[in-house]
Amino acid sequence: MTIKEVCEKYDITPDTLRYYERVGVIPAVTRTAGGIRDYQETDIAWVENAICFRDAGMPVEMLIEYVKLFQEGDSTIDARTNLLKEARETIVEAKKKYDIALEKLDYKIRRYEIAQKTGVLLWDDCEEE
Amino acid sequence: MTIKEVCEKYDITPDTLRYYERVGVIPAVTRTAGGIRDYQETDIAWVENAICFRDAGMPVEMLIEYVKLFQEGDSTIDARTNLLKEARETIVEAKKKYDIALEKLDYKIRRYEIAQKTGVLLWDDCEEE
DNA sequence: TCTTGACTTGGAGTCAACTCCAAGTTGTAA
DNA sequence: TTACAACTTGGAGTTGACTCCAAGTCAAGA
Repeated sequence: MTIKEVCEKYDITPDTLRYYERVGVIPAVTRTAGGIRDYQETDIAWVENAICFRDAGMPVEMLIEYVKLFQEGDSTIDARTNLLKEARETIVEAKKKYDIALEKLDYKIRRYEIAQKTGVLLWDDCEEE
Repeated sequence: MTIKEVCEKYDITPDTLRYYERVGVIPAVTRTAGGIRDYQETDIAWVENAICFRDAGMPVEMLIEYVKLFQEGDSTIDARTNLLKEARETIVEAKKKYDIALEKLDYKIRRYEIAQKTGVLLWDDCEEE
C-alpha cells in the first residue's frame, strides 16, 4: 500500500505519516527496492494504533517510548504494561472532564432554547442579565 | 478574590488567567481602584467555564467567539446556541474516539498481563512475534 | 515613609505537533 | 526515452496555547 492510499484510508496527510515514522511514533515502514514506502499489514496496524491513540490525546512522546520499548523485546513487557496503564488512566480522567463539560453545555443549550421559545432568558451562573 | 486565589482555586497560573482575559476567553475582570484584578462571582464563573471547556478540548478561538457574541446581547442567542451545539457534537465525537482507544488499550494490557502470568505472549495486530 | 513582594502591561519566547519547502529520485503512461 | 506526477530527504516554518520577561505600579507591614 502506498503512502497515498494509507493517507486516504485514515484521512491523514503524507507529511504526518512521514513525521510519525521519522520521530518513531511508528517503526520504520517497509520500502520498495527504490526506497519508496510500501505499507504492509503490520505497518498499517501500527499506523492505525498511532492514530487511534493520538486521537485520544496520548502524547507523541509516549507513543515513541512505547515503540522503543517494543523494539527492545520481551524484557520490556512490564514497562510497556505500565506505560499503557498510565495512558489508560489519563484517558479515563480526560473523559470525566468531557462529561462535566457536556453537562454544562447541555444546561446552557437548554436555557437558550427555552429563551428562544418563551422570549425569557433564565438566569445562569456566569451570565446574569 | 485576587488573581492568586483564583489560581489556587483552579490550579492554573496567573499568566494563563491574564492570557484568557487578554485574548477574550473571559470578559474583562473587575479591578480595584489601583487597577488590580479583583475577581467577583461572575468573573469566577466565567473562569470556571473557560477552564471546563478548555479541559474538554474546546478551542480558545471558539470561547472567544462565544464571549464576543454574549457581549453583543440577546440578538445573538441563536448564534450562541449553534456554537454550543457544535461544541457539543465535537466533544461527543472526541469521547467516542477515547472509547475506541480505551478498548485497544484494555486489549493490549490484558494481553501483556496474560504474558506476564503464563510466559506466553499472544498474537496482536501490530506486534507479531 | 520606606521597603518588599505581589501586581500590572506589552511583547517576546517556548513547546507540541504538525506542515511546508527545495532539491533531488522513482516509476508509469505515451 | 521522455515527460511528469508522486515519491524521497533534511530542515525550516506554522499554529495553538500558553509561558516568560522587563520595566514599572500598587499596597501592606515595620
